[in-house]
Amino acid sequence: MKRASRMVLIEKIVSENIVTSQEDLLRMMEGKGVQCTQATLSRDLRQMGISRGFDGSGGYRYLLPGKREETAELFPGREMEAITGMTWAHGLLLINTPPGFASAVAIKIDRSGRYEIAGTVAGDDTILLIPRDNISNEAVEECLTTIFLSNTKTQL
Amino acid sequence: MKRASRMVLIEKIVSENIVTSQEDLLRMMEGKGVQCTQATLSRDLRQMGISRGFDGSGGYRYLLPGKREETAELFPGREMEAITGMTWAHGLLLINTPPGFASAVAIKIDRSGRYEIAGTVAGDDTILLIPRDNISNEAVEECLTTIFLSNTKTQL
DNA sequence: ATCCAGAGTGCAAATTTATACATTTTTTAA
DNA sequence: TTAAAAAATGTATAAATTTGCACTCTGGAT
Repeated sequence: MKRASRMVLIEKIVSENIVTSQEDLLRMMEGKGVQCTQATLSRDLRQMGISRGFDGSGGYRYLLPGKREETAELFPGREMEAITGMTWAHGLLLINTPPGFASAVAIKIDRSGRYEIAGTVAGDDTILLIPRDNISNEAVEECLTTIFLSNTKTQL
Repeated sequence: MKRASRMVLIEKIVSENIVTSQEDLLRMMEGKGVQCTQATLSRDLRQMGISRGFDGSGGYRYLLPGKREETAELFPGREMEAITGMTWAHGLLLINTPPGFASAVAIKIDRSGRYEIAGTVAGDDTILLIPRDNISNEAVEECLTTIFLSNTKTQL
């Protein structure tokens, strides 16, 4: 199991469960058939920016890095309609939107916290999406599908 | 010293300093003439929602709630703190910052006039840094260190 | 093919944080 | 004021996280 895919799983587990400790996470990972040590998780979590916070009821839990308030004026679940085109070039994905919609869509992508996506830069009607190294185009497109489709089918 | 006023001091210290551990905080509190134990700080911090996060340069620090990704004010000489993460992909360097800080940091990079850096593109919270051809990642990172650490000896 | 450099990992030790329990301090109610 | 109840804190310890070190693996360069 490679680091990148392990991280993808970590992100998924942390986003969908209340993870109270690294040992806790370790067990969940094993439940998914992925093995490593707690020390490795400590390092992964730091690299991913996932830190221990509070669950609001006195307990501790791990949280994905910074959520930010939604500035998009997109119809929930219909963000896909704001994407008018996509082109791959030099390993980068150029996403076209109607004028003014680029940052709204980019924010949604950024907030997904998907590990496969290193980051985005948004202009007015174009988004440059930079995948992490060694992530396939298909994986990135699957990410986008996951992000923008409400009925996400679970995989991995 | 009462709990409430101790908490006021904790908030002040955490917001104005890079606190890396509870022991660290304890010493700063003592420096302000307030004494308690690490156990008490642990309890105070939980109640205040102050959790341990990352400083963007591989280190740990305590962060006020809601300021999870925004702790870094763009104080002159402390721009490094506004860099919350960096990733290399496709020979390009993606720099993450708190929302809204990207262009401020990018301007600083542009003005440095470093040959190794061909240019930058800044979004809201992401900067795409394009190195010149045949410049190593390490060289670029050294550039950034030079740019941001040149006048940082006072703090951090 | 071989060597080298760097990334990644496990293990165990060190460090840091959380908590059980006892004690002290503060608050409440008379 | 005073007794009882509740809250806060310290101590000691447990639990959790981080890190130094050694080893492995991988990708390049010779």
